[in-house]
Amino acid sequence: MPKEVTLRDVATQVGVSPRTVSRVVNDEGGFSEATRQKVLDAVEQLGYQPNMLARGLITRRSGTVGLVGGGMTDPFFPALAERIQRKAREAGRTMFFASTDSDPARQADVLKSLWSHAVDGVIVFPALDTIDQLTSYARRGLPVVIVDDQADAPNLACVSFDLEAGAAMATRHLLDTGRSRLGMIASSLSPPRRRNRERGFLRGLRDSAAGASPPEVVRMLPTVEGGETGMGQLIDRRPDIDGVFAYNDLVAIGAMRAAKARGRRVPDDIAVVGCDDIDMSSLVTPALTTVRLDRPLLSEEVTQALHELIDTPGIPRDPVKLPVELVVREST
Amino acid sequence: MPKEVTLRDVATQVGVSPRTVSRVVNDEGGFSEATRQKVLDAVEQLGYQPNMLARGLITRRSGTVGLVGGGMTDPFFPALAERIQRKAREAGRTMFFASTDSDPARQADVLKSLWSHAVDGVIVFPALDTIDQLTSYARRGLPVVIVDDQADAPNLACVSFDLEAGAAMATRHLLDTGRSRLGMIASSLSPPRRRNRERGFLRGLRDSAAGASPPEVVRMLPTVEGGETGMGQLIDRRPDIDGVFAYNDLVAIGAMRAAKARGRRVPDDIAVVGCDDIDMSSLVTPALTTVRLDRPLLSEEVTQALHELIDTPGIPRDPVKLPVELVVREST
DNA sequence: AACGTTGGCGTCAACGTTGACGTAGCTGCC
DNA sequence: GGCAGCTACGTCAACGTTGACGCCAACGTT
Repeated sequence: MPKEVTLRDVATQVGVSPRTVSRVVNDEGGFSEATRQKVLDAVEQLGYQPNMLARGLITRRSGTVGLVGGGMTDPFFPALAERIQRKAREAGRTMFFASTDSDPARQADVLKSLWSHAVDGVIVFPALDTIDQLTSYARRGLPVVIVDDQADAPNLACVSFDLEAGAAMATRHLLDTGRSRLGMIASSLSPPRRRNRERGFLRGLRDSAAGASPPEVVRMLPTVEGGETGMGQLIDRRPDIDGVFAYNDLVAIGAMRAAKARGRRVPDDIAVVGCDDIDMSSLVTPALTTVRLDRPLLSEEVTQALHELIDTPGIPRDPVKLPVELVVREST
Repeated sequence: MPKEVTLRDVATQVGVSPRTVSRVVNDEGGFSEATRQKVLDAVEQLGYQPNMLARGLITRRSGTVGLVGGGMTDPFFPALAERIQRKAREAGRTMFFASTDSDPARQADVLKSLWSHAVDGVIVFPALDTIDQLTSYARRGLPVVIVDDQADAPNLACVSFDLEAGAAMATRHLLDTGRSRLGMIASSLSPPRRRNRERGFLRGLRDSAAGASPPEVVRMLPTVEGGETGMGQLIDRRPDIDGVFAYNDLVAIGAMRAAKARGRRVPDDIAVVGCDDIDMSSLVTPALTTVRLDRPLLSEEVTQALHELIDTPGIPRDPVKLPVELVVREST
């Protein structure tokens, strides 16, 4: 690098002290209008850019936030990441992005390096059983927002979708449209306490007055392939199955493929409901009925929570549970 | 924040100078095995993490790289971003992510803030007509890798796919499978010099001995909706059209939808070839024949180019043009 | 015994910025 | 005229780390 332009360069050009330039740049007040103009002119002319490292070193605000997610393979995530990044930029912060592959050890690494870089806060889609890891960072003073509903600590906020309600809605929709022999393809990655969708599915069945037969539940990896396998198993176990709620849209798409491969028509023979409402869901045939998770809303909430935590540290924040919505398309 | 653990804390605990701790932590040599052990123990016990801001301030290496892309809405990008991030992490760097919405002004903002944060280098999917902007940063000493094939400057590397060859392959495939009345849905965002796919399409037609009729080309936004509109226009202009090459897979998927909506069967009445090979392409019906861009390869090449530029600045690098591959599925 | 070399450490300054504090000059008031 | 209060700066130190350099003891060489 040739050399960076520093406060001192601007200062000598204008004929004031670096401190004064700093005051102008940060608009702290304590300078005359004339100086302000001269300084800003020089800043422009020299192309001065404040060095965030130096600034962060002393103010303990680096102007960065971290986004830590499981990965981009689930199409639900990218659009979210972009929105969050945009909002961070609007708030004058730059975003670090790091994926963990849903591996607790990697998540630990990632958080370590973000901490090293003195991020002002992090938004985390937690890997399994890492709540302790995260609360520990929160206690050390790092503002943490997690997309989950289980944690409670100072400096930490929880934002999540009401997936249980969503699953119940999906299930009731299946029942209301005349299906009575239901199954669910759940995720094999969810530990018992986190099985909101399964709970919702069962609750939806219980709440219904109609006498649906006892449901089948299989657990698969939440991927297209998992959905295919899962649907296969469901059909094997219960050949007369006529409605399936899938863990997410990828699983649902896989399930529809498997159903077709076995000669069952969707939705005539069997109805499928997904969850997430990824872009693909409206494009497949038949278009997928699904529980929509409002990504703009989620990004809004997490960034707001994070910025509040950053601005007023230590303030406890109530967990936020976001509503979801059923989008009925052609698969039911 | 309660307080960070610094070199000094470790030093006083061990009973050496901070400089020695620094030497051990960075494995510079110049210390005894005994000291090394004591220092590492203390580091572990106190949970010391080096402060990258301070380190970067003096070494002029922040340990960060920036990834600047148009946005996550095109599903081609996210998987790439994740891979690049992973490779950056393997090289000990943390990744900033920023999207520009393909807006030159935003891209300028983004680069400014990355520069402020003293990134060690950036990987950019350039917005339109921003080559000058980027070469200017490269000349200022910032290692820049762009996914493009037009630029040439010190400190700057170009990596891109051979889209022209890919488009020619797709076109020849259409001709070879008996289609002769072809059309293309190109991108309205590509300025003339960047229309590699269009050039390849026309070249593929010229190269063919068979007497195909003159092609139709329409330009649309490279989205599903653009593909729908584009296919509509192509059919209107030339009702006997029997083969279409689309700018990318999203466009191709839109085109297939529009074809079906007009009662044309794919591939029986009209064949469609896309470009990119996004995940969705193998899942739609009919599964899309497409030009596969090898994302693992691209991420490998751009990160390697970047790290070379960072490690040996000023070295000129020849532009890299990556091969592509035709994946034949059901839509042709 | 005198001398160079090396290993193992410490000291000091600097990176670019801001927090804390000082001060010169002016204004207004009694 | 004396003094308080304000404005518009400047000075100095500090943030946590590393580069440059220096020092001392131990060792090997002649």
